Amino acid sequence: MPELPEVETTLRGISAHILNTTITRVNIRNPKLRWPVPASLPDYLLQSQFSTIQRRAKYLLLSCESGTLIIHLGMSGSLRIVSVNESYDKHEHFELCFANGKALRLKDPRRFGAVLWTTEPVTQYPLLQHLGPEPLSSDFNPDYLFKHSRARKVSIKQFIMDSKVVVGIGNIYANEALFASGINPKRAAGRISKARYEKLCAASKTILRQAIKQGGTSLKDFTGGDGKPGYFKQELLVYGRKNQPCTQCGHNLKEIRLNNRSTVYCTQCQK
DNA sequence: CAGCGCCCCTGCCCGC
DNA sequence: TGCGGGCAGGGGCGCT
Repeated sequence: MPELPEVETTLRGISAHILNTTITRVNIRNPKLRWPVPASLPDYLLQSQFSTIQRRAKYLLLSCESGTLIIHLGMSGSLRIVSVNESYDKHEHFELCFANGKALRLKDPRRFGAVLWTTEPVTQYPLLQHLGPEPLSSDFNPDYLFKHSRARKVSIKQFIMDSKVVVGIGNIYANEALFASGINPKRAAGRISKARYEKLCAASKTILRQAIKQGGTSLKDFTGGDGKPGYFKQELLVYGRKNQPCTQCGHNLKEIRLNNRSTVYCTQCQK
């Protein structure tokens, strides 16, 4: 669920509720996430307030005076705002309660997500310091892609899903962006022309912007509990459409595994 | 360093 | 209807 647009929407959705209100409780209901949730979190967080909440890649960064809480949603994580006395869902593993009567809850059935703490500037935190540019920033541009791909033999799909190259392009968007730009996902990144990188770059930005625009709807579905943003599926032209006709040429779409991830494309339209 | 496979974990869907 | 196998939107890590 948490594609970059949903992380962005989550950020926008939670901020107003939990900024500048005192943290009154820290409940680590199950510390076993991707990495153990630090048991010392209450020492840092209790009685302090978040002054800023930002996103870098798919990491949410909640900063207070003493440091920054880092939250990643992994494959199945979601955050929601509830009243402090609301009963828990089965997989709500982490909770912060606030003086304004609200609570922030992390629900994550697969527990691939993470809740971490750093006192360093976030740009120096190990998990964040080698990340590539944000896909919607001007640093992500055709020249950058062309230059950094020259010696690379990996497939273009793996290349754009590599967070050292660019962050936030997950499996769905990689499939969609490659279809939109007519590039075969298997093609070596180093053997793609500047002109084609121009198309790919523009398509990636357009698709991500479009999805962010619809993120509100997605979040509503999401907090509603079923976790399947139905509106979103309608926009997908290749992902999840194996053996269905290409919207461009009618030829049936093909599915392969690339880097052990589902990869769907049109053998006629993507060369 | 580049590239690749593995793995963390639960839920769900499919075929038998 | 029960059960086993495979697969899922992420991404760090360890090995070659």
